[in-house]
Amino acid sequence: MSARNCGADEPVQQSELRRGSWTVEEDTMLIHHITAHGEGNWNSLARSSGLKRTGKSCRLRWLNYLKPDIKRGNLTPQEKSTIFQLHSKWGNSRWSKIAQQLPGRTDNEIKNYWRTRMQNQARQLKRVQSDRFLESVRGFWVPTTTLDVKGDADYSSLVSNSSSQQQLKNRHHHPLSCSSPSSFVFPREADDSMGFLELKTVVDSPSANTTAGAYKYPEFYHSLEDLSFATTMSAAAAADDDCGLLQAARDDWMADDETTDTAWNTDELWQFS
DNA sequence: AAATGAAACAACCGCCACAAG
DNA sequence: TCTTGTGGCGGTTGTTTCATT
Repeated sequence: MSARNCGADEPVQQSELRRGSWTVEEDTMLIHHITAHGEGNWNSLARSSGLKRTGKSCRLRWLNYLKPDIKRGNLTPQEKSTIFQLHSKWGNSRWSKIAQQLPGRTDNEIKNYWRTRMQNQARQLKRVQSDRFLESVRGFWVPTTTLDVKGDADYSSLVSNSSSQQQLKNRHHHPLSCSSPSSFVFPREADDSMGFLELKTVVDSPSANTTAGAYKYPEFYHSLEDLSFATTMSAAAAADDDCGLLQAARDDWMADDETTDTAWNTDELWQFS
């Protein structure tokens, strides 16, 4: 807590200030004091009540836990639906506003619920990504990149089925198609300095026949896990036509400036292992 | 029964806006 | 106008509880 908020003239020394979980005694003291004197003016309340807590801490404890009209227990499906609707309308920065629409629920509670929900979704998406996206990388990105290295003349020798060939042709019309035959360049939101993540091909054995360069696969995939468009990628990977949809997903990601707003925090989403 | 992971909950921090002196 | 105190908010982190293996 900032010195400004704590107040240098507080009778309770900083070192004496209690932190962490509230005891039953502290709760009782706070309730009694607010019952007798009302809420508000939290710093003086903290002082006069004898609690070794900051006014801010007292306020939070009262508003989020002790206030009589606080509703306990799980959110109802109706409440969850309301949260979802209002969140899609107002976004992350309006928890208090959302809470106003849900009597008895606090912004903190709603915020926690949403965060848990997003974490859960991120895990599920990542599971999907691990399985299906992996296949897609094997079946699409690796062969096409190999072709970039090897040269367009060998299209049909590497990919025999017609759908794959179509995908390859599509890729070559994609704005993100690499200009250099030895690298892909993906946008990466988290990288402020560059804005791009370059995934270079790695030639396994430079001394061998290097006309057919190949990715060192695990390294390649590890990098992919950083990509913030993985949400849309995963959605695509869950569908049948992985490769085609992967391209569409990549397009969407590029076109979607709101990516960071629709998730809790896209960086955060992918920190879970 | 123990270990592990996920979900829920509680609390704190930093920042900001506003009002009063 | 500037400073200070206060309240409020969103973001983050730590802890507890519950479920699954």
